[in-house]
Amino acid sequence: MTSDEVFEAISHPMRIAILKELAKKPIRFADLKRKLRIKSGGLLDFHLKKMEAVIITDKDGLYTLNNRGFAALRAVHIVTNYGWQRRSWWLNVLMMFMLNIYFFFTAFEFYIFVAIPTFGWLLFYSYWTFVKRRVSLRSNGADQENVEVS
Amino acid sequence: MTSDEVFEAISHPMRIAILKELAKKPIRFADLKRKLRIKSGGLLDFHLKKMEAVIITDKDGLYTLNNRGFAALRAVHIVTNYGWQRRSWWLNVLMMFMLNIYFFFTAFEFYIFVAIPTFGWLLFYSYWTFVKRRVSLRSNGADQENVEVS
DNA sequence: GGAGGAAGTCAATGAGTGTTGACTTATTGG
DNA sequence: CCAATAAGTCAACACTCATTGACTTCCTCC
Repeated sequence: MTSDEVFEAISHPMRIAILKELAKKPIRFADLKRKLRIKSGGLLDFHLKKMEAVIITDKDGLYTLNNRGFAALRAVHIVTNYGWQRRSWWLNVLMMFMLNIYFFFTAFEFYIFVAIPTFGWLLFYSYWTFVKRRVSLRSNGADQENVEVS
Repeated sequence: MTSDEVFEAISHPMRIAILKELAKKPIRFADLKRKLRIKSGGLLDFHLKKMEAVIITDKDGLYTLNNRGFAALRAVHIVTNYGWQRRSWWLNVLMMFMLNIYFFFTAFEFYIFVAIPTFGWLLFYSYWTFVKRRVSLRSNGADQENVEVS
């Protein structure tokens, strides 16, 4: 069992759709077939077989994600929301900044109790975002989706 | 640009190796070829073309990961370490427990200042682990690698 | 100016993938 | 008992993938 087997299991749109459907709740073959509007039973069977690394059938015969399946789901989430981290960092900086401004002008005697935690949090969060998760603040040209090329 | 293009880019062992190599630093074609011990230039070219969604060539012509590439790297990390969350949760519980024990018996007057933060942290961390990340504490049979089948 | 490395491109080929539709086998309701 | 639904299996097919090795084009060093 290596990680590329898991990625193999999610490197097709239909298989990602199956993954998301199974994440909601365990489901039967025919229900899955109806839900995803797949005409051919053979086709669904083919894709389910490709996903063996991330799926188990429970005691009632329902298709269910295993731990690896939920890990794969998180992987899908990370990749589809890869722009999120940057935005969330800016939002955080803005919030911390406003909090500091507010306490500075309205309750200066408590300001130290706001400044230190917010500064500490921002330091830790920035380390986590930029060093551990290797997010870059400036887009490197790969972020724009559906860019019109003339 | 959809997420399955990214997973396509990392659903082969050689492409994951390339991804990890590029994560270290930008690199030239021939250096990458040497480093991964690939004999055929055509083969490396084939895989690099498959990875177009996650790679850019910088101003010096060096192959470099784009943001999507780093997101893919995190996805690889999550999938290869999918058992990590559970272990880390238990470790955390153990640490918090020992901290509580220690303060309870040696510095009971400060105990409240330890109990409340640790309890709060454990509550938050458990929510994050089990609800947000859908980690299950008990293995569902998909965790054992290389299980011998008789 | 020729050798040799860098950075590929390209055609060929066998293996694997995605899809269809026909077929099976078991279960259930009227 | 019959028809319908569930849950697949299987053969066939066109298409894509992974890999090889030969070839090109540019650059640099001796």
